[in-house]
Amino acid sequence: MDKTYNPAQIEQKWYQKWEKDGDFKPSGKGAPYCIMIPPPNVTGTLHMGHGFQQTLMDALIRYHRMQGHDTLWQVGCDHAGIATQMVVERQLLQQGMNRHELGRDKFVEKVKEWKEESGANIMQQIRRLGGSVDWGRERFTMDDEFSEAVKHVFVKLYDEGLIYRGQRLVNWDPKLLTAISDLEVVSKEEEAQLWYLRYPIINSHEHVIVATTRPETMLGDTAVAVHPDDPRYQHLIGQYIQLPLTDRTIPIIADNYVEPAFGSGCVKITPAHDFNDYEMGKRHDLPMINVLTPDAKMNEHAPSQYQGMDRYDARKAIVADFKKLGLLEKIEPHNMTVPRGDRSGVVVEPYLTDQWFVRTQPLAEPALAAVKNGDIKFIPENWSKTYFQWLENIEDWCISRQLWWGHRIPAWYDDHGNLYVGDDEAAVRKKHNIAADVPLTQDTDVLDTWFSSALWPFVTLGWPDKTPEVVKFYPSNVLMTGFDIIFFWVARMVMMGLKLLGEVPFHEVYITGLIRDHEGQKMSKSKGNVLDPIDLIDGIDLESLVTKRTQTLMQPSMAKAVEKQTRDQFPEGIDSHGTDALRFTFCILASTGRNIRFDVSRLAGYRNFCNKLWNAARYVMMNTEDKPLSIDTANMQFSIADRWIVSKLHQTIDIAHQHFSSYRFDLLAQALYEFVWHEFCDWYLELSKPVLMGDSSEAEQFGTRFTLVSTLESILRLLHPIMPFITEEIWQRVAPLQSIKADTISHQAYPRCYPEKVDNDALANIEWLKQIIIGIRNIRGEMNISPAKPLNALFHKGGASDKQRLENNKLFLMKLAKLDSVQWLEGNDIPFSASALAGDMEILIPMEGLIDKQAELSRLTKEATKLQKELTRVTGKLKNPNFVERAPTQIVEKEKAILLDTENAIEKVNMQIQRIEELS
RNA sequence: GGGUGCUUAGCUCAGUUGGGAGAGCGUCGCCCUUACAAGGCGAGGGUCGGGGGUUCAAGUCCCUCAGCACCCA
Repeated sequence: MDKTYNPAQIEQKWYQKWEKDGDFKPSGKGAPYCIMIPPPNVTGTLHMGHGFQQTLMDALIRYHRMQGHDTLWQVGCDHAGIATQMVVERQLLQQGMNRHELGRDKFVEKVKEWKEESGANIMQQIRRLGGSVDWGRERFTMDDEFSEAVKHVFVKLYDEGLIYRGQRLVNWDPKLLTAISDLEVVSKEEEAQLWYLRYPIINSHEHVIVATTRPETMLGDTAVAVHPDDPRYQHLIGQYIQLPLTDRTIPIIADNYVEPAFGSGCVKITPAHDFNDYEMGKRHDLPMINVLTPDAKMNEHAPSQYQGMDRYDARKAIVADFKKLGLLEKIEPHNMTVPRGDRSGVVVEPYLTDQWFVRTQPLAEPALAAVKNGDIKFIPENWSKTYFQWLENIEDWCISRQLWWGHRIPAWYDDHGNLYVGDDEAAVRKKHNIAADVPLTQDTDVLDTWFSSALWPFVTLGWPDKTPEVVKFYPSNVLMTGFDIIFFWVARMVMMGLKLLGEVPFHEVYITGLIRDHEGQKMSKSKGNVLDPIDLIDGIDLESLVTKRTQTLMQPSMAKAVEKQTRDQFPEGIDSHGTDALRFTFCILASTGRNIRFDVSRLAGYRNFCNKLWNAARYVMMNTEDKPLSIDTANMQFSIADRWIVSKLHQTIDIAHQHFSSYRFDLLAQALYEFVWHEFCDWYLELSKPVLMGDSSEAEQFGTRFTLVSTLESILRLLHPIMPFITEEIWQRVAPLQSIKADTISHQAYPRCYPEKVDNDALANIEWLKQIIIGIRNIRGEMNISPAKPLNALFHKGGASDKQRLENNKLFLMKLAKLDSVQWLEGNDIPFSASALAGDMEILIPMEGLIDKQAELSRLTKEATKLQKELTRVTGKLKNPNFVERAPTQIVEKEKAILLDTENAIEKVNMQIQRIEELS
């Protein structure tokens, strides 16, 4: 084995073998266990969030596979309508073309070509992350089978009245020229202005003043509203206004919705361009006048001088005209919430169009019930509140998009505008008895991407056919995703699953935190702070990283700042860490919080852990390979250290299972790290040396070699779900020493805890031993005694059990504390010594020629202070009669024992201080 | 405005039903000791955001104040 661990040499090799051997396919045996991958957007690349979630999913999948379950991890991509169409349109633009020149069919062909390339890239990244997905079942949401299922669902829901078409005010993206759903609108506070406009009242010298953030929409005003109880305007209710710049008159109405304190207390009402006004318009039966074109220019309903003007140009013109007419009262600065499209970034218009909707109320109720009655459990549980809140206030879902890339809506119109819905044109004609010569045209809209994503958990298994996979793997066990996706996807899958299959799509929803950068900022291309998981695995030089981060910026003006920030943070670029280290880092960061800061220094620490494991394996191999290994445990004698590490191993195994079942990957990784590094490497490997390198009997050496190999082999299986590559590589070398031969560790059993393997006597002995070794090391450290210098130790005042334990562990003690001799000291004739305590026993290191007196005195004084503090705490507690009477007896007993120990220790330390002082 | 979180060592975070404050990284000192310098050994560092309450006992439960973050409208 190489002296240092080199992930680049081993990872790809193993992945190729696993894939070639079909190791990730369901075994067909055991209880089914299934996870559906949240399908990444086909156009994207995997980001840190994907890497994080996929690591956790893969850990679960590998764990369950090793537990003998029939395990399916379903993989695939989402077609991501708007995002993908935008990418391809941008490419066309670079070639000086647009999609309209190309035509719909050819454009869709182009998108499909791009999908092949981009999708393959993502799937390659999943491989690099070590994801054990079933490649034989890869799916794409635009596959033919998927399209068939989507149509089937659309028709079914339409026939049941759960899908309808209607003219409604929707969020309209004037750049992408499509409707978008509420969830695709991002509202943020921005600096804006409030314009106060004077509207003259007919047959009066009076006017009202309306305050508005959008003066250009006044051309579509159909009323002015005041609060019915507002004393200032009582006399105006029912009057009419001559709407400036137009020839229309509009009424003054009263409505509770008006906030009297806002602006002037008079609000212009534009039902076709504002959601609140729309509702008020319906309440008061107001006309709806749309004054905008789809790309947000003034349309034919505006006076001719404004027609064709962009909305913001029209705003300026209209404000100027008001001013000219003396109708502009004032302008105030004003912060308002501005809605922007999450993809395009432009200000979204509430816009009146014909769209398709899903009636969500009947679907939401069972979806709520499923979580309330425990069919679905959120982890952490608190997220169910978010889920409830959204479903309880759900609006109908606008599912049509004016795009070309997506599932085309299966609806046809005849020349009279009659609507027919069916699987295809032929089916529609048959169903509605439409003659072949009657022309029908299909609706040009496509469906919201999330409509098909909502069907992912069952369509990927072959639904609507009742395939064996549907029967076996639906519902899946757990869904793993970020909290930002609860509305978009989780809730919709639950609604669709319950509606179409009558069963929830998964029993548990594990909500992960969001990966942020080391400063807690959200990682985004536009900020230039993204990390690519592959770069963390392979490493990347500084120049390439700078280029990568500055090229993808939305605002090129930020390039300088991003470059500086990158050079400051990664002056040497990013080192290679390997997949296993990255995966381990993701796991140990996966605590219950909602934000996770990712710091590369953390990653480096866990790469070191990989190296530690590697070298521990190297040590085990060096001491066992080519050496006789007994298979027959009858020929072996196990040392206390052997029995200790086996005890610790089984305690760790138990903990590992617990943490898997509660999804505490952080605690799992922490426990394994602790065991491997601080118990197996720091202590057990050291404890094995005196046995293997000394003159222990053959049976003892057999026992220790066996324990070394078997414990390491268990460690590899324990770690495999988190670190698949390094464990496979080492396991292939180590397992044969245990007479185990198999193609892969990934199908070996996950270690099982046998409580009878926990040997309390061995645990107590090694605790005792460690205490003494640490005491002596502490003296060396504090006294600046070289670790190379052998010492003589004197034991004083020990009891029978100390003597027994010393006898048991002498070999270990001599070697690990680097002692020349150990001697029992009887009587009170004590040489000039530094001292440490192990229970009642004093450990004395004679200081002659070694130790500075003052240094030892200050060390002991420090110790005495610590003990005194503890004494104060304990006596305070025990003096309190309420504590002694009311606390549980075992707690009181515990404190009493501590009191005794502490008093004892103080006495001994003080005596030692006194001795040293007397010696001067 | 409604809701959900967070505040523990210099930094990032654990701390499960209330019972002797922890880890990783960083810092300081010593050491190239025959698996590992991507290492070993040792050390220092916290009035658990402030205040109040319940309790024999509060980082943990309740109230309140402050600061931060996110979601919905």
